[in-house]
Amino acid sequence: MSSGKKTRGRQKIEMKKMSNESNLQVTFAKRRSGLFKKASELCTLCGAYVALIIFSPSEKVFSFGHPNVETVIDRFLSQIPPQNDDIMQYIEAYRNASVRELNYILTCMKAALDIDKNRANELSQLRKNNEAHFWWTCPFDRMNMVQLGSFKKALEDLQKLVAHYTDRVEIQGTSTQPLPLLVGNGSSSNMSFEHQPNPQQDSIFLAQFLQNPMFQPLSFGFNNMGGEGGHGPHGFF
Amino acid sequence: MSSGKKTRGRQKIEMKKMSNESNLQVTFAKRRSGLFKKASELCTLCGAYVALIIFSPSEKVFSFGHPNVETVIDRFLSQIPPQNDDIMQYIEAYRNASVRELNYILTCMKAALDIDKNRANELSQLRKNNEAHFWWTCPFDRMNMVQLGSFKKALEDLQKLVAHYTDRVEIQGTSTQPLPLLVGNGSSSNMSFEHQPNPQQDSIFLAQFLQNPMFQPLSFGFNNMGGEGGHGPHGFF
DNA sequence: AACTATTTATAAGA
DNA sequence: TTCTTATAAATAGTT
Repeated sequence: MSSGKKTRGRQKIEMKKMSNESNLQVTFAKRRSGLFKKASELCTLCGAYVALIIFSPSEKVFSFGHPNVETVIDRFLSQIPPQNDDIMQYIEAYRNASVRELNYILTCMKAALDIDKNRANELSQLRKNNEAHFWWTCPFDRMNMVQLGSFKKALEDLQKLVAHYTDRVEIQGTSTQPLPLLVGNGSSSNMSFEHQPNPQQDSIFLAQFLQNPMFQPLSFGFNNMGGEGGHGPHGFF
Repeated sequence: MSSGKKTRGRQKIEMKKMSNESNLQVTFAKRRSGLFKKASELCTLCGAYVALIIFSPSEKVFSFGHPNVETVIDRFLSQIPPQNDDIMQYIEAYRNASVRELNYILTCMKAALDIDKNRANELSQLRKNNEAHFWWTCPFDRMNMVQLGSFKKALEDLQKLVAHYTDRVEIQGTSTQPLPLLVGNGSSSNMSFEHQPNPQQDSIFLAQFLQNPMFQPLSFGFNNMGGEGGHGPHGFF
């Protein structure tokens, strides 16, 4: 007998990135499995809706959702007033405008999309040049990159179409250059979780857009944290 | 001394929805907190990317994300070939077409959106009338309801615009009625996770769309499960 | 993949 | 609520 125990049992580990690669691998598998189990139990026990997405360091994706991932994601994204309507607002605002104006707005939208795509890289630089950030650029945050790309392409095509018929109608204007004012954006969703009431629900014209610096530039930290940190509203239920 | 212990300590509980409401409430809070901690630890320890969204039974939302929720969601949604490009494809296909044809395609797109919005309700009925399902209706699954609504509105506005200028050019056609063929859709994302190579990456014309019943109608069950069930690919890392 | 010996999480009770 | 306590579960290191 003596003191000889078979193993040292579970040992406390330091909460930092594991250095041993193979160790990390099995720990990832174990803990991922545990996490899914806990998530599932939370659904069963409390009737919660849950979406859990995990990307392993090697890019594999694992997901769990109740009732399913997409539903929860949609609901989550809808929480934040996506105001995707702004895309519509652009168009609606110019519904009765001339073709030249439509062409102009399409150019603006494309510019906004371009900026949005590169926000991560350009943000700090842009902020130096322009402190104003406009709430209406936020909606693009709600589209993923693929959607952005597609939408931009669609806009380009639309613009060509418009230009095409504009030529026929012979009221083509000259405003094809990008709008210089369209710089900066709301950064990665700088909206708090408490559904900001849409400040301009109705049709808005571009001039108004440009004078509506609605949100704090670069205010992070709402319902999700970058890594560790607090989570969720303060109410517990 | 005697047997008197202060508490019975942690007790095993049955894995089913808790009946006692106040009990459920504290359990939810505790387990939610535990889940977030575990998720966070997985990130720290293994460098995984994680998104976790929880809706309490009372509709409150809690979320965690590393590096942040949106990034992980976007990456997740991009896994499935969103082919949102199809919106663009519609337009591109008709880039050089007449106004009447554009008007026609806009009508079709709106119809597709309408159908998509009501898919859950109408699906079974539609299937009886029409067994063909078209792969290109899937992309709309990747937009959430808010986006769908906005996009549809945008399309309506576009159509009015087109009609407006069409009148001027005086080549307005008569095809304003919805396309009867445009019924049914791919249901809620009936795509497996193994990135189906885009079968028609290039411009496709409507006639081709209509003859491309690409996916199985109503095949569920890929990387997420409705409640309990297996999760993720089979590889462990 | 299993197996312990521990650490952690948490159901009840205060 | 928040804290305590005893026990159930998860899991780090081994085999």
